[in-house]
Amino acid sequence: MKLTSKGRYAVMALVDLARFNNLNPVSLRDISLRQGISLDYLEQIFSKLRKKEIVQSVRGTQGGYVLSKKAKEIKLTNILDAVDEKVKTLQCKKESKKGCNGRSTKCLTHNLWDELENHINNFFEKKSLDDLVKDNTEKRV
Amino acid sequence: MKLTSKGRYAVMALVDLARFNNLNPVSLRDISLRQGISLDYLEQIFSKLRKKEIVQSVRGTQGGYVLSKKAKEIKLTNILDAVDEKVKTLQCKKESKKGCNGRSTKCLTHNLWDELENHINNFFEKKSLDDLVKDNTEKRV
DNA sequence: TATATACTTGACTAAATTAGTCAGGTTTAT
DNA sequence: ATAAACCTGACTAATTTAGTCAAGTATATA
Ligand code: FES
Ligand code: FES
Repeated sequence: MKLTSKGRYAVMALVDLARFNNLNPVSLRDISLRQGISLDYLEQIFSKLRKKEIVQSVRGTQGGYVLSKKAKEIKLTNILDAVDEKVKTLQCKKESKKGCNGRSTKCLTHNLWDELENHINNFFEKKSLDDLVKDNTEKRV
Repeated sequence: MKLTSKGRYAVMALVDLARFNNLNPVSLRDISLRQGISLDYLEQIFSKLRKKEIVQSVRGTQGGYVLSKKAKEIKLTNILDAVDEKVKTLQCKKESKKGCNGRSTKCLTHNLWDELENHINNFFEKKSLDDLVKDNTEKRV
């Protein structure tokens, strides 16, 4: 059970972006340098974030990205969803009435993993980008 | 973020085993047939469970496996740990004072992922094998 | 208007991980 | 003796991850 670097980087980059957001667009190059993430990889990630309307792009010199909404309105769920970092604890399709391996009934652990999935998603629903920015600025005071 | 089938099968197999445990040793062949898990794969899994003293083996004809402790005393944590299904949300080494990619400070998301890891592990600490067996027998009443 | 900065897109790939299989044992009840 | 069942280690195909690479387009500014 591990987090992939795509999800990790997406959040990291957005926290970085959110801290500088009110001034000017933030270029991926800056984020790349500050956070030590490959520029090419960041481009892939931001392309997805843009499609899900979490960020907006500003092209040309002095361009970059800005948040599409207020940091308080962007939940961790939204970010992870945008980059396809899904929580998948069930083996079966949740909606289907069939079990794990195409069997006719749900397996002995189905309910357990379903509960776990909810438990994790609750965590992601509660955390906003704003919370994360604050977590990191408080320490500097 | 997904669960591997090794972890999934380990729990599934142990719930199956626990249900028949009081009578005789349960053979992997039976578990394999009932749960639809490859016998060879089960053997790998039970070898690990045995090394961590979650099950005991009984060799020879009519042999099989029995639980080493009471189902109430076996937590999900113990099972997942035994088969190396670890929760890993942090990129850095938790103990180290260095950050993600060997940097000198912890990254912007370190605390977040640390919190998440605890959140998930709490879930695993609370659930015992006994809970899972009961979840599945209640329904039959 | 030339140029440098920065976003945009899509294809490609090396490395790691997963989810098993396979072959050859050993032990023991009947 | 034999069959059931555990035991061990090596091997592999498929998938996923974590990027790289190449070839653009848009725009501020000197
Ligand atoms: S996880 Fe849904 S049936 Fe097994
Ligand atoms: S996760 Fe620990 S420093 Fe980034």
